[in-house]
Amino acid sequence: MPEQAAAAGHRPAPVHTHPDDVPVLTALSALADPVRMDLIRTLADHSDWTLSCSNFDVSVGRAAKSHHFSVLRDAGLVEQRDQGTKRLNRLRREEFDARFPGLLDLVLRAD
Amino acid sequence: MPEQAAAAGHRPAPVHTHPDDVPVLTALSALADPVRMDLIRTLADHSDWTLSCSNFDVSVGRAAKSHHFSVLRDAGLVEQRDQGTKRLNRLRREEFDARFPGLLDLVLRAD
DNA sequence: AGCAATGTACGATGGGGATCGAACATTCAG
DNA sequence: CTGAATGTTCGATCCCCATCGTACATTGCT
Repeated sequence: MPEQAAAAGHRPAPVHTHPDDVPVLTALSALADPVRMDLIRTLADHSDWTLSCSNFDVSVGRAAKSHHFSVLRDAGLVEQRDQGTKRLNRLRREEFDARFPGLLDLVLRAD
Repeated sequence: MPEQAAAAGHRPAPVHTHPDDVPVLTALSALADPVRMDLIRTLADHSDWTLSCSNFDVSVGRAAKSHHFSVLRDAGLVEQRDQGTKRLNRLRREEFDARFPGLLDLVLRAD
């Protein structure tokens, strides 16, 4: 059994799910949370790749925040890219809109 | 003749919430459930007031089913009317669409 | 090298909600 | 009136998920 230690090097790139592969139930569940709705709205108010995770000012700790971003990735809502020690974010607006027309607008529309 | 209010006759009419008074989070949470999505889809396939609660063939007992209908009422998705011992249902499609455009279509669209 | 910053992974905890069974109320049929 | 059918309500249970604290990994800076 070839025991090779971690072929060290990079930090594991974030795993993404394309909106086309996301069931409706998953999308709705991801959006049906106050913290995640907050993240999505903040994300929509800034340009792509301008916000790292730590820039989001939500009322939970780092661990919970990381979990929420994972849920958003799995729902095809957010794309992430590593840059230095930071992880930059982008709202997958067009792709998600194509899969679930109107859903994102509904969440972003202030009411 | 004015009757004694003591042990009045009727069964309490179901309490409804108009879609206009429903927060987005409530609507999304109501729809983010497999059983309730099933109920909504079945409801959409039948004319108004043609289905009583017992007509819905879901994999849960009566108590849970009653709970789900309560959630759907609170989310402005379903209207109910008593007729005899049965409680007839109607999907509030237009009112809900006016409040949350595209959301219902998204759930009903078979994919 | 050491150190701070950023983010993830893991275990533990708490709360909310989905479910059930049973008891109850209402309505109708006989 | 008796019984069956339909739903609701209540208590109890269970499970998922949001959260936290800590430990750990990676990166960059000095």
